[in-house]
Amino acid sequence: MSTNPSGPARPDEASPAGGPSNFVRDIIIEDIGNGKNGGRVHTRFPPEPNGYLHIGHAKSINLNFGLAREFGGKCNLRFDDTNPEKEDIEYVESIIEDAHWLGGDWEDRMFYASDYFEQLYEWAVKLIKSGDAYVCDLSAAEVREQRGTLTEPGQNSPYRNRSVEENLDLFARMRAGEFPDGSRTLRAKIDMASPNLNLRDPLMYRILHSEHHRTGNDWCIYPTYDYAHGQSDSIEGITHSICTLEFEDHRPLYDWFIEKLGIHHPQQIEFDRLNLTYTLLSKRKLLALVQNGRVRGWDDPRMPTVSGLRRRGYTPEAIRTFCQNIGVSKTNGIIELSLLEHYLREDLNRRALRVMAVLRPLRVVIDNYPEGRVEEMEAVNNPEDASAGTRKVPFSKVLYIEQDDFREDPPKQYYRLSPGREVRLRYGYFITCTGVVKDDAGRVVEVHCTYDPETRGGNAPDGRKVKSTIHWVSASHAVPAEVRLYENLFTRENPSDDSEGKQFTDYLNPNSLEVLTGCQIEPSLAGAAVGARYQFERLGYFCPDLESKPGALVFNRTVALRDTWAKIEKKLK
RNA sequence: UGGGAGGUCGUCUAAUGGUAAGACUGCAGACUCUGGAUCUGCGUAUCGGGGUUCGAGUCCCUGCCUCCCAGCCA
Repeated sequence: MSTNPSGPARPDEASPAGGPSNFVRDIIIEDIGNGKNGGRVHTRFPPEPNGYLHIGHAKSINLNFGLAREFGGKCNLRFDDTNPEKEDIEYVESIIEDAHWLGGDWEDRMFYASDYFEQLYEWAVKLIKSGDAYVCDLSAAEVREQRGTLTEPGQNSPYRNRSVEENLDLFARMRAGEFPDGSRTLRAKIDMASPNLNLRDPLMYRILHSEHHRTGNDWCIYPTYDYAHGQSDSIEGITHSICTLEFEDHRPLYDWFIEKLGIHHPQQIEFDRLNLTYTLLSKRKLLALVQNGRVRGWDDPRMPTVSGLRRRGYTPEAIRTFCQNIGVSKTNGIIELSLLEHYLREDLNRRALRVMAVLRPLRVVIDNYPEGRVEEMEAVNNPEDASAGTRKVPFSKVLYIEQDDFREDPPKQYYRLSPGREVRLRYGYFITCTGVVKDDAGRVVEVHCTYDPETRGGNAPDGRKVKSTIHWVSASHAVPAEVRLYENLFTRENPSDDSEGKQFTDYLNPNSLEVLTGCQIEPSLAGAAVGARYQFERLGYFCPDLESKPGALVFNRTVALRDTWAKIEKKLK
């Protein structure tokens, strides 16, 4: 068979094995049909441990592990750790944690390119012997000069025709540490006139007296990524080497090494890397944000890193659904952040427990409610999930409501509380505003109301309706909390756009973090633990931050609820 | 400018020579004890110009535009 047995599948249309259709998947289906690799599917996720994983890597993880899962194959985790100067064990550990969290399962197949250093060295010797590689004494600057340009060919290195014996001797001495950093390199002898710059005698090894996080000081020469990557895939028996578009030009080089060496030839397939509006997805730039203190770390909830998203309250399921639905292609595009947020809300709406929390408290006194009386009102935990049950919320004479839910002088279409108006307190009573108390500056600091005892639980026996239902907490029962609200880290859809002579730091959003203290939260959340996810009714989805502890609660707003009123209000202005 | 890869609603993805479809966004409405959720309605999109064909987003020619490549980074 050469086509999808179920016919062309749509993103939402699961195949028998459950995978969304895309061109990479189609190639694999065809390969299986042709008996290529004996029908075997083996992919890999190959990060360099020089930074934290971000949502773009999640796309790759989902693709590679998802394809392996769908076709009964395997997917390895391999660290491409060929540059000891930028890599660190901290990154290795975070990548393992994040890839696992996203659902990656590599069983016992966690590898490192550094596992292959000896093999790679032997292969380099083999290429020297076959006259396909040579030691070059040119400096970095000289190599650059002689490489030519996009339109002009390069020049052959004066060291290009050294004898095999001399090359062998020099290369062995490079390894032995006889030469200083940068003094010599091992280069593949291909074609200095190739229109593909990657084929102009590319470097295979450079001298780097640098301690490696795994091999320590065993080596002072390190293979370049271009020399190591393809062979590492080959060693692992990878059938489909899925990578991003910028490596398209490197494929001929990888093929050249594989063919000269006569080893297993994985098929490289390139796809478009993820771009998201208002988001930076470059490890280099994210590192800069961390190092310059523009965020609080790699796991700052404003960061698009997996650890940042996790801390922010994203679920792996939401991220996976997003990855499955954005598709995989070769088009250079930019996905709207709202799509990610859509899948986030969709997931959280299903699973988050509803609670009441008041972020900016306004004191409400119910004048006709008995002093000292406390009622336990029954509240639904999750209208989307009956099995989540109900809970009791204490109600008393003095409450807090949201400052936004009261207007002394309400605009048109505003139908929350205002003088003379009746609203419903969620799961409580109908209340009517009878007056306000102001401070010296004229600000409303307290609202007085009366309640209708007949409306207990929120329904009027006479059938009368109210326009609005607002949330509340009992002042004497509520627990205080700090709440952190987030906005996009950048003010531009594409913060990498430097066309106006600006750089990404110029587009940092000064309001990306707003810390609210003195928030009042219903008492059932007093023991809220990290990992729990809540919907603060009418406000959004929230989760306890890593720094939260009983007695000193801290919540992150994961994402706000869709806010129709905010839109109306915006239009009114 | 050399090479490589792309160009379908605002965004992303489908349509594999035979009715250009879906999701998100936006707008309008219904419903609602969350202005949430849900539901309904609303789409002048095939980069341009030629050609082949009964029929072209798809094939051919040509032009235009975008992205990637001149690290001893990956």
